[in-house]
Amino acid sequence: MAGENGHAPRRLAERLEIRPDEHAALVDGRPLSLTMRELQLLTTLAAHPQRIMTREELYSEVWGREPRHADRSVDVYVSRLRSKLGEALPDRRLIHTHNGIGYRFSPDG
Amino acid sequence: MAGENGHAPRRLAERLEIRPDEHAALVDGRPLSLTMRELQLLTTLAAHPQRIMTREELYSEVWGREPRHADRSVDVYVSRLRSKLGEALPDRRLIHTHNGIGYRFSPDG
DNA sequence: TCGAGCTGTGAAAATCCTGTGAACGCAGGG
DNA sequence: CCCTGCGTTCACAGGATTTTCACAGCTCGA
Repeated sequence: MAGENGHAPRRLAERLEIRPDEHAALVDGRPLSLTMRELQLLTTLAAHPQRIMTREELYSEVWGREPRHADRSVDVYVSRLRSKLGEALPDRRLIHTHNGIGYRFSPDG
Repeated sequence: MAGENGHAPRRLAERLEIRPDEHAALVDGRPLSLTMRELQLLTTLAAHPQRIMTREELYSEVWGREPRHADRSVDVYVSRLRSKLGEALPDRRLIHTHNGIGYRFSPDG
Protein backbone atom coordinates (compact mmCIF):
# COMPACT_ATOMS: atom_id res chain seq x y z
CA MET A 1 0.00 0.00 0.00
CA ALA A 2 1.22 3.46 -0.74
CA GLY A 3 -0.13 4.38 2.66
CA GLU A 4 -0.13 8.08 1.85
CA ASN A 5 -1.53 10.11 4.68
CA GLY A 6 -0.88 13.45 3.07
CA HIS A 7 1.61 14.30 5.79
CA ALA A 8 4.86 13.61 4.01
CA PRO A 9 7.42 16.35 4.47
CA ARG A 10 7.51 18.77 1.56
CA ARG A 11 10.40 20.91 0.48
CA LEU A 12 9.18 23.99 -1.32
CA ALA A 13 10.78 26.87 -3.02
CA GLU A 14 14.16 25.49 -1.99
CA ARG A 15 13.83 27.29 1.29
CA LEU A 16 10.57 26.31 2.93
CA GLU A 17 10.05 22.80 4.22
CA ILE A 18 7.00 21.50 6.01
CA ARG A 19 7.10 18.51 8.35
CA PRO A 20 3.56 18.05 9.56
CA ASP A 21 4.43 14.98 11.61
CA GLU A 22 6.93 17.02 13.56
CA HIS A 23 4.57 19.97 13.80
CA ALA A 24 7.20 22.05 12.11
CA ALA A 25 7.67 24.40 9.21
CA LEU A 26 11.27 25.29 8.45
CA VAL A 27 12.80 28.15 6.54
CA ASP A 28 16.43 27.58 5.69
CA GLY A 29 16.45 24.90 8.35
CA ARG A 30 15.13 27.02 11.17
CA PRO A 31 11.62 26.54 12.48
CA LEU A 32 8.95 29.17 12.19
CA SER A 33 6.96 29.95 15.32
CA LEU A 34 3.58 28.92 14.06
CA THR A 35 0.57 28.13 16.15
CA MET A 36 -1.36 24.91 15.60
CA ARG A 37 -3.96 26.54 13.40
CA GLU A 38 -1.42 28.42 11.37
CA LEU A 39 0.57 25.27 10.74
CA GLN A 40 -2.54 23.30 9.82
CA LEU A 41 -3.57 25.98 7.40
CA LEU A 42 -0.14 26.21 5.82
CA THR A 43 0.07 22.44 5.55
CA THR A 44 -3.32 22.25 3.88
CA LEU A 45 -2.54 25.01 1.42
CA ALA A 46 0.87 23.59 0.61
CA ALA A 47 -0.55 20.12 0.08
CA HIS A 48 -2.17 21.42 -3.11
CA PRO A 49 0.32 23.70 -4.84
CA GLN A 50 -1.10 26.00 -7.51
CA ARG A 51 -4.62 24.90 -6.73
CA ILE A 52 -7.19 27.52 -5.87
CA MET A 53 -8.85 26.42 -2.66
CA THR A 54 -12.11 27.89 -1.46
CA ARG A 55 -12.59 29.14 2.08
CA GLU A 56 -15.05 26.31 2.63
CA GLU A 57 -12.50 23.71 1.58
CA LEU A 58 -9.82 25.22 3.76
CA TYR A 59 -12.11 25.59 6.72
CA SER A 60 -13.34 22.02 6.42
CA GLU A 61 -9.82 20.63 6.21
CA VAL A 62 -8.38 22.67 9.03
CA TRP A 63 -11.29 23.05 11.42
CA GLY A 64 -12.90 19.72 10.61
CA ARG A 65 -16.39 21.13 10.31
CA GLU A 66 -18.41 23.48 8.18
CA PRO A 67 -17.89 27.21 8.59
CA ARG A 68 -20.62 29.51 9.82
CA HIS A 69 -22.17 31.77 7.27
CA ALA A 70 -19.82 34.64 6.50
CA ASP A 71 -17.02 33.22 8.64
CA ARG A 72 -13.78 35.15 8.24
CA SER A 73 -11.52 32.88 10.27
CA VAL A 74 -9.66 31.63 7.22
CA ASP A 75 -8.86 35.17 6.15
CA VAL A 76 -7.58 36.08 9.58
CA TYR A 77 -5.29 33.08 9.75
CA VAL A 78 -4.05 33.62 6.23
CA SER A 79 -3.16 37.12 7.32
CA ARG A 80 -1.30 35.86 10.39
CA LEU A 81 0.48 33.26 8.29
CA ARG A 82 1.54 35.78 5.71
CA SER A 83 2.87 37.99 8.40
CA LYS A 84 5.11 35.26 9.79
CA LEU A 85 6.14 33.96 6.39
CA GLY A 86 6.87 37.50 5.33
CA GLU A 87 9.38 37.90 8.12
CA ALA A 88 11.22 34.73 7.19
CA LEU A 89 10.93 35.11 3.41
CA PRO A 90 10.52 38.80 2.71
CA ASP A 91 11.06 38.48 -1.02
CA ARG A 92 8.34 35.94 -1.73
CA ARG A 93 4.59 35.90 -1.76
CA LEU A 94 3.63 32.28 -1.28
CA ILE A 95 -0.08 32.66 -0.64
CA HIS A 96 -2.16 34.31 -3.33
CA THR A 97 -5.68 35.66 -2.98
CA HIS A 98 -8.31 34.80 -5.55
CA ASN A 99 -11.07 37.29 -5.18
CA GLY A 100 -14.48 35.87 -4.53
CA ILE A 101 -13.09 32.34 -4.31
CA GLY A 102 -10.28 31.69 -1.86
CA TYR A 103 -6.51 31.23 -1.68
CA ARG A 104 -3.73 29.50 -3.59
CA PHE A 105 -0.29 28.35 -2.48
CA SER A 106 2.48 28.89 -5.01
CA PRO A 107 5.89 27.40 -4.12
CA ASP A 108 7.72 29.84 -6.38
CA GLY A 109 6.39 33.14 -5.16
CA MET B 1 -21.90 10.06 -21.66
CA ALA B 2 -23.46 12.76 -23.71
CA GLY B 3 -24.42 14.45 -20.48
CA GLU B 4 -22.27 17.47 -21.17
CA ASN B 5 -22.71 20.14 -18.57
CA GLY B 6 -20.30 22.54 -20.16
CA HIS B 7 -18.06 22.39 -17.12
CA ALA B 8 -15.59 19.76 -18.16
CA PRO B 9 -12.00 20.89 -18.05
CA ARG B 10 -10.66 21.77 -21.46
CA ARG B 11 -7.08 21.71 -22.57
CA LEU B 12 -6.50 24.19 -25.33
CA ALA B 13 -3.61 25.23 -27.45
CA GLU B 14 -1.42 22.82 -25.51
CA ARG B 15 -0.82 25.50 -22.94
CA LEU B 16 -4.14 26.88 -21.80
CA GLU B 17 -6.48 24.81 -19.70
CA ILE B 18 -9.79 25.87 -18.24
CA ARG B 19 -11.29 24.25 -15.18
CA PRO B 20 -14.54 26.01 -14.45
CA ASP B 21 -15.34 23.83 -11.46
CA GLU B 22 -12.11 24.91 -9.81
CA HIS B 23 -12.61 28.53 -10.83
CA ALA B 24 -9.33 28.35 -12.66
CA ALA B 25 -7.75 29.04 -16.02
CA LEU B 26 -4.23 27.64 -16.21
CA VAL B 27 -1.35 28.52 -18.48
CA ASP B 28 1.41 25.96 -18.29
CA GLY B 29 -0.15 24.71 -15.09
CA ARG B 30 -0.24 28.00 -13.25
CA PRO B 31 -3.47 29.86 -12.70
CA LEU B 32 -4.12 33.24 -14.24
CA SER B 33 -5.37 35.96 -11.92
CA LEU B 34 -8.77 36.39 -13.48
CA THR B 35 -11.76 38.03 -11.87
CA MET B 36 -15.06 36.19 -11.75
CA ARG B 37 -16.42 37.96 -14.81
CA GLU B 38 -13.26 37.48 -16.80
CA LEU B 39 -13.22 33.79 -16.04
CA GLN B 40 -16.91 33.41 -16.89
CA LEU B 41 -16.39 35.16 -20.18
CA LEU B 42 -13.33 33.11 -21.08
CA THR B 43 -15.13 29.92 -20.10
CA THR B 44 -18.09 30.80 -22.25
CA LEU B 45 -15.98 31.72 -25.25
CA ALA B 46 -13.81 28.64 -24.93
CA ALA B 47 -16.83 26.39 -24.57
CA HIS B 48 -17.52 27.02 -28.26
CA PRO B 49 -14.19 26.99 -30.06
CA GLN B 50 -14.17 28.52 -33.53
CA ARG B 51 -17.75 29.62 -33.19
CA ILE B 52 -18.56 33.27 -33.66
CA MET B 53 -20.59 34.39 -30.69
CA THR B 54 -22.60 37.58 -30.68
CA ARG B 55 -22.37 40.09 -27.87
CA GLU B 56 -25.95 39.25 -26.96
CA GLU B 57 -25.14 35.56 -26.64
CA LEU B 58 -22.07 36.27 -24.56
CA TYR B 59 -23.85 38.75 -22.37
CA SER B 60 -26.76 36.40 -21.77
CA GLU B 61 -24.48 33.51 -20.85
CA VAL B 62 -22.20 35.47 -18.58
CA TRP B 63 -24.47 38.06 -17.01
CA GLY B 64 -27.59 35.90 -17.01
CA ARG B 65 -29.82 38.60 -18.45
CA GLU B 66 -30.31 40.65 -21.57
CA PRO B 67 -27.93 43.53 -22.24
CA ARG B 68 -29.07 47.12 -22.34
CA HIS B 69 -29.19 48.75 -25.71
CA ALA B 70 -25.67 49.59 -26.84
CA ASP B 71 -24.05 47.90 -23.86
CA ARG B 72 -20.28 47.75 -24.15
CA SER B 73 -19.57 45.53 -21.16
CA VAL B 74 -18.63 42.54 -23.29
CA ASP B 75 -16.10 44.58 -25.25
CA VAL B 76 -14.53 45.93 -22.09
CA TYR B 77 -14.17 42.51 -20.56
CA VAL B 78 -12.80 41.04 -23.78
CA SER B 79 -10.21 43.76 -23.67
CA ARG B 80 -9.30 42.99 -20.06
CA LEU B 81 -9.16 39.30 -20.87
CA ARG B 82 -6.91 39.85 -23.86
CA SER B 83 -4.62 41.92 -21.74
CA LYS B 84 -4.15 39.17 -19.16
CA LEU B 85 -3.94 36.39 -21.74
CA GLY B 86 -1.41 38.45 -23.64
CA GLU B 87 0.87 38.57 -20.65
CA ALA B 88 0.78 34.83 -20.17
CA LEU B 89 0.77 33.88 -23.87
CA PRO B 90 2.41 36.74 -25.72
CA ASP B 91 2.71 34.87 -28.99
CA ARG B 92 -0.93 33.96 -29.42
CA ARG B 93 -4.15 35.75 -30.17
CA LEU B 94 -6.89 33.53 -28.82
CA ILE B 95 -9.87 35.87 -29.08
CA HIS B 96 -10.75 37.18 -32.53
CA THR B 97 -13.04 40.06 -33.35
CA HIS B 98 -15.73 39.65 -35.98
CA ASN B 99 -16.80 43.04 -37.06
CA GLY B 100 -20.42 43.86 -36.58
CA ILE B 101 -21.08 40.47 -35.00
CA GLY B 102 -19.06 39.51 -31.96
CA TYR B 103 -16.10 37.42 -30.92
CA ARG B 104 -14.62 34.00 -31.61
CA PHE B 105 -12.30 31.86 -29.52
CA SER B 106 -9.61 30.02 -31.46
CA PRO B 107 -7.50 27.51 -29.50
CA ASP B 108 -4.66 27.71 -31.99
CA GLY B 109 -3.93 31.39 -32.00
C1' DT C 1 -3.59 32.30 41.15
C1' DC C 2 -1.14 34.64 37.57
C1' DG C 3 0.63 35.50 33.18
C1' DA C 4 1.55 34.37 28.43
C1' DG C 5 -0.02 32.73 24.31
C1' DC C 6 -3.81 30.91 21.22
C1' DT C 7 -8.56 31.39 19.20
C1' DG C 8 -12.38 33.17 17.20
C1' DT C 9 -15.21 37.29 16.37
C1' DG C 10 -16.74 42.01 15.12
C1' DA C 11 -15.60 45.92 12.79
C1' DA C 12 -12.65 49.55 10.68
C1' DA C 13 -9.36 50.23 7.00
C1' DA C 14 -7.50 49.02 2.67
C1' DT C 15 -7.92 47.00 -1.66
C1' DC C 16 -10.04 45.16 -5.66
C1' DC C 17 -13.94 44.48 -9.00
C1' DT C 18 -17.75 46.19 -11.91
C1' DG C 19 -20.18 48.70 -14.95
C1' DT C 20 -20.44 52.98 -17.29
C1' DG C 21 -19.39 57.09 -20.08
C1' DA C 22 -16.17 59.01 -22.90
C1' DA C 23 -11.92 59.48 -25.57
C1' DC C 24 -9.19 57.43 -29.09
C1' DG C 25 -7.91 54.91 -33.31
C1' DC C 26 -8.92 53.04 -37.60
C1' DA C 27 -11.16 52.14 -42.01
C1' DG C 28 -14.48 53.25 -45.67
C1' DG C 29 -17.54 56.48 -48.15
C1' DG C 30 -18.84 60.71 -49.64
C1' DC D 1 -10.40 65.74 -46.14
C1' DC D 2 -14.19 65.28 -43.11
C1' DC D 3 -17.69 62.38 -41.38
C1' DT D 4 -19.46 58.13 -39.69
C1' DG D 5 -19.54 53.64 -37.64
C1' DC D 6 -17.29 50.42 -34.85
C1' DG D 7 -14.10 48.47 -31.70
C1' DT D 8 -10.58 49.33 -28.09
C1' DT D 9 -9.04 51.31 -24.06
C1' DC D 10 -9.00 54.69 -20.22
C1' DA D 11 -10.83 56.76 -16.04
C1' DC D 12 -13.72 56.80 -12.36
C1' DA D 13 -17.33 56.18 -8.75
C1' DG D 14 -19.84 52.96 -6.17
C1' DG D 15 -20.03 48.60 -4.35
C1' DA D 16 -18.13 44.35 -2.86
C1' DT D 17 -14.35 41.79 -0.74
C1' DT D 18 -10.23 41.27 1.76
C1' DT D 19 -6.93 42.63 5.23
C1' DT D 20 -5.85 43.98 9.55
C1' DC D 21 -6.68 45.43 14.28
C1' DA D 22 -8.58 45.02 18.87
C1' DC D 23 -10.46 42.40 22.27
C1' DA D 24 -12.61 38.87 25.30
C1' DG D 25 -12.63 34.07 26.53
C1' DC D 26 -9.61 29.85 27.14
C1' DT D 27 -5.77 26.81 28.16
C1' DC D 28 -1.89 25.60 30.43
C1' DG D 29 2.13 25.76 32.94
C1' DA D 30 4.81 28.39 36.46
